[in-house]
Amino acid sequence: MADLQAPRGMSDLLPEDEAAWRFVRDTTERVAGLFGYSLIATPIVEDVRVFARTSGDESDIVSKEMYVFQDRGGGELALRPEGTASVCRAYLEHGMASRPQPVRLYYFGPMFRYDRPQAGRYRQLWQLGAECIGDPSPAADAEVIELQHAIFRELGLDDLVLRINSIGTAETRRNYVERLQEHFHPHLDTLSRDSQRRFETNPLRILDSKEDAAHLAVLEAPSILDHLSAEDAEHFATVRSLLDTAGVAYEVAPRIVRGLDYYARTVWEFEPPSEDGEAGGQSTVGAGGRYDGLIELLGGPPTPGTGFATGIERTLLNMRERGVEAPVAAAVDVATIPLGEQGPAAALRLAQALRAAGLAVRAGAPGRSLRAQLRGANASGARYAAIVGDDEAARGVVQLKPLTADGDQFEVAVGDAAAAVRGE
RNA sequence: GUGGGUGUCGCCUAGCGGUCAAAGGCGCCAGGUUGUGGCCCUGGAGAUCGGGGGUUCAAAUCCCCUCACCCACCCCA
Repeated sequence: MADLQAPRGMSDLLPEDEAAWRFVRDTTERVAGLFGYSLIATPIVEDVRVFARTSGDESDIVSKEMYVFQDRGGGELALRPEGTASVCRAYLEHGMASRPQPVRLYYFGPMFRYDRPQAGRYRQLWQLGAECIGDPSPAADAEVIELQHAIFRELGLDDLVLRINSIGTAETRRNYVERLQEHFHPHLDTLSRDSQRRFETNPLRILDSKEDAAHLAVLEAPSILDHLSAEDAEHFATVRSLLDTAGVAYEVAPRIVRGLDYYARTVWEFEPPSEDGEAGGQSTVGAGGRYDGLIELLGGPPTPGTGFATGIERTLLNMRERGVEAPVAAAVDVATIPLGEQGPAAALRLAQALRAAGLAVRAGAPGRSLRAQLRGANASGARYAAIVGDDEAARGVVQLKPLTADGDQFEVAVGDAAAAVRGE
């Protein structure tokens, strides 16, 4: 065991993982493009206030999960714990309100949360996400949900369960929380310790408590859906009907709440079908919601927005469980095998010429035996070995040996090598 | 932050107080007559048994501490 390791809860992305990651990234780009979304990349660090003001000082993310540090200029920076606040900051900073609305953006990158690592939970986690900013209509919610759903589908995860809810606006939520507290107050001493704590900090959380899931008071708790304003209810109904039209299946789940304060109205989650999931309690693969007040919290004008984030490690985990195969990366076309005194220089020039012709070339290691180099070339999966020794160098030719297909080794002039490899 | 499990070469594993100055498989390196791969054969390198302390005549094997990883809670993607 090396004495230096990757930081706790963070891991290396190795060459053998590359195919699956590339599949997820390419699929995200492709599908987001089909929906008219453009890539945005923000810094992985931000002024702490970007998150403190938007997620809520009381939220777990801000109060205990953020990596915060002073930079040399004395400013307080934070490693981004999530993507939405940063994207909204960029929207404001670059005056995107003066572009055609809504502005549709997607992103792909690492987030950081100082949490205790666990199955499907890491301190550096990767997320892909999309934001649709500037459209208050239910159509925008339905669109981002459909986008998230389409990405999952294209990745072979068409059995994830979509659960949606409306948590109303801040005012309706405040009223509902009071109603909830009234409801739970008489049962306080029979609820779990965690729920007693939640009663003070975030009563909504009692509803999706694991410990108290079977508690009568939880089962009989008033539903937030009965406390929505007329506008909230209509918004939610329209979102549902649009999803029906789009053929996106969902369950209405009045219990789901989201961890961040800025959500309003529509919220949703994608989960694996098996309730007591494989990834333990960390089963949510993706989630999202509407955040109409967020940009105001950042100091901008009232601006509606809605979006989602998908956990890439959890997506990969689910793909692996379902045996989804990512397309394998193409192996190199040619492995050069330099021999003797003049071979290495000739092989170098050959590699340049082949690459200029668009062929992928793996350079051989001069000094190793022909046998050793052929073994290496074979293991690399290269289609051809290109043997260049003193004799070939002197005559301006190369021996091409098919490695993956049947056929005998043959000699071609260096200038004809690319065409020969292409099978012309 | 709380609880439980695990920690032997790059990977997987054997060993569970003395014959272990640690064994095997995979992988890696080199050979198997002069410049020819995949299979096979032979050889080689590579581990102070996570780290520290203790018990003992003797510890990879027992005890304590610590670190890391895994799992669960909290919370979240």
